[in-house]
Amino acid sequence: MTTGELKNWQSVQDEVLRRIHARQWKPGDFIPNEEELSREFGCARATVNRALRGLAESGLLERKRKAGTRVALSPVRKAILDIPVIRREIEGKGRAYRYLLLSREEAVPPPDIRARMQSEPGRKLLHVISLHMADGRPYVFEDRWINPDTIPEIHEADFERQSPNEWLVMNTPFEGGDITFSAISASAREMTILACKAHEGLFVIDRSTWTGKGVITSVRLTFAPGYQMHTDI
Amino acid sequence: MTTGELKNWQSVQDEVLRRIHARQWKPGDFIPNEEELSREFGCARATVNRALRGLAESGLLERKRKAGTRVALSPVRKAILDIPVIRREIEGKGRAYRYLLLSREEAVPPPDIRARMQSEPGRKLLHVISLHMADGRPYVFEDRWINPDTIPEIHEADFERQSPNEWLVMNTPFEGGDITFSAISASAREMTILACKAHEGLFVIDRSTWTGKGVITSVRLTFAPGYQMHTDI
DNA sequence: TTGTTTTATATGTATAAACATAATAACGGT
DNA sequence: ACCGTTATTATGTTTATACATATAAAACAA
Repeated sequence: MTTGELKNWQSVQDEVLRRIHARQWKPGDFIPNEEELSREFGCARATVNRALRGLAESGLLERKRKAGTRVALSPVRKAILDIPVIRREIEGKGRAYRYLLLSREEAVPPPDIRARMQSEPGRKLLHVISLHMADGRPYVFEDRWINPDTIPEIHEADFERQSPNEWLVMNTPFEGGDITFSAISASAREMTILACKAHEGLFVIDRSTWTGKGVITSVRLTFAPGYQMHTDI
Repeated sequence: MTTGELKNWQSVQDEVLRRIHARQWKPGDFIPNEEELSREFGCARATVNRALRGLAESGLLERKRKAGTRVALSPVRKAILDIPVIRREIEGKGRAYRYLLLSREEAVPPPDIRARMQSEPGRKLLHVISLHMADGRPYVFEDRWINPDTIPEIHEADFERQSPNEWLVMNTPFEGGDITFSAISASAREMTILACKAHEGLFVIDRSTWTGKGVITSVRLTFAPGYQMHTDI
């Protein structure tokens, strides 16, 4: 195994990956320290650091100061999901996008939404219900609550033309949020709107986003039957 | 706005984030180049580079050589999901883990599995069906096909004691794979095994993993009703 | 033995300087 | 106006050096 000269961080990373996959370095093993590796590969320590840092971020290596670097025993694999704007997701599949506003009103939210949005009891929020269609067929049903206090500009938004999903992404860079994925069984409401059979299994995404000023919006996306979310690892 | 001295990459990153959120730098805007920022913040260009690279990786900035750095117009948000070993996931919730092997046999896989595993027609694969339980109740049902050609050691594995999920994670560092999340409606089989009602919506993960030698395993995890996958963004 | 302090060490970060690379913008010829 | 060539420039990477920081391990004290 004459390694030759690995003078850039990517080739160092590849070589480290190769050794892990070849089980030359097994899970739990400590690998040589940065200084040794840099000597072996004929590059600077910073280059090795750059390579190993990436592998540590992806969970394949565990690094601790003074202790050293070891191959992760049970690597917690990280799957990275892209959360695009729904219009783009549909158009990206080469299907025709259409959007339908079903209702828009100010209303007092139910307790679970109120709690999630840290809104005061009795306070009205904006409630927007809409449907995204692909090739003329229901794709996903969007049930969204918006806190106007955190985005006063929302009143100027025209949800007949642009979905709240898209409007919010374009107009309010959020600071954080959380997503929950789950499955439900189609009730009468979903049956009607998504044009599916009773009790079909439906994929659901619940998402809340916030800025420093508070929770902006909380949305439930209920997808038509057959929806799949896919990613590589 | 006396920025003072931002001498480490994290504080530079925080300041850049602050400006984006404060809409001082709006989506689509070009931000000053690394050299200017390093002068403004009183640090080295490498430090600015480190800060901005991270933000570009997370999709908030778009960088191009010569062109410069701009705030992403429609930031494709990335949700990072941890895919832990099931035992750890359950124990991590403070619940008692139990595992049950339901069946283990060599069999010719159905066409969809055969295609996904790039296995030859008529070739037998190892088929293992098992159940993971939390606090004595069904948690997830594991239906797995394994290609013994890519892992001969599999024959020594004792799936009475350790789930294939865990055995594989511990014994075969894979190089890549793909995951699909979806929802199904409980059929008679799931009803029996997961002890749920007919037609309940169930969360499903399909995952295949491979190494240089080919596809190792393809698994369907069918979760008991109420399962949620959660992450922050 | 047990708990506390010191020391050694591997990773983590910051810096300046140099060169590499991609891609825009300017130029020049037809 | 069009097309190919050449500068210019912002990001990307590598290097050596220095210092910061966490922490395991050794030394020490109770």
